[in-house]
Amino acid sequence: MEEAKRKRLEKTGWKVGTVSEFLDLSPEETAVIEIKLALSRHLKERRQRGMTQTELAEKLHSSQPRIAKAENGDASVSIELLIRAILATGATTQEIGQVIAQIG
Amino acid sequence: MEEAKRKRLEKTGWKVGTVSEFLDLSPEETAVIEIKLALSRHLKERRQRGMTQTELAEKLHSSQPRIAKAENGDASVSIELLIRAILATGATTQEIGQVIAQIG
DNA sequence: CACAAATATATCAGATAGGATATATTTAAA
DNA sequence: TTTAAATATATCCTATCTGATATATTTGTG
Repeated sequence: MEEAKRKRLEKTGWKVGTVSEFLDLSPEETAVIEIKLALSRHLKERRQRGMTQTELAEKLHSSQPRIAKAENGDASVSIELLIRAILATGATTQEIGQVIAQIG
Repeated sequence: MEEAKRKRLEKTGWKVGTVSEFLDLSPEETAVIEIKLALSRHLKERRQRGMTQTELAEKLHSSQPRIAKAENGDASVSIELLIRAILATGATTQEIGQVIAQIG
């Protein structure tokens, strides 16, 4: 794993610690992180095409800081919030499924 | 919506109340519920082919009652736990994406 | 540069999801 | 039908996720 990727994960709160600790993550744990990051990226892409973080937050009855965290792959954001946010940008369930299916 | 489906949702803790209240759910809220139920069904199918709820709970470092709730679409179970459980049965990320993409 | 809009970071209290445990119910096999 | 295994339900207490708020930083435009 590249140093840059590790730093990115650490910064967003993922408990990866060192590279060797990271390698100890089970495939399942890794997959969950990958799903979150893929949804996070997709959210940012979609949202940027049509609205500000504040506007999306209002649609979602959430807050701008939480959208920022969602888009930056912060570990405190649940998969459910990511999905609700993506849906609020107008995406379909099918599209979300594809985002997850295309990982790896 | 069929009566049977509403009763099923109510029993599992979804705040659907009456049919008209249910119809007030936004498409996004409905989509999230559909995703959870689809994952829930998929988990049960996969798990039943290879292990008991107790065995899966141990793999996941969870508990048998929580697996039961996950398989029965209980509202207290997060999408993340459903996904971790499905992965623990040996499913791939691709398969999970397909389950979601095939909804509706 | 200056200013405004957008985004990011920090903190917090309340809400929700978590595992653990005890126990009830269902299922299946003898 | 008896018995054991599997699954479901109920409670409890803790950990995690949440929106809200305040504020810092970045981005873009004049």
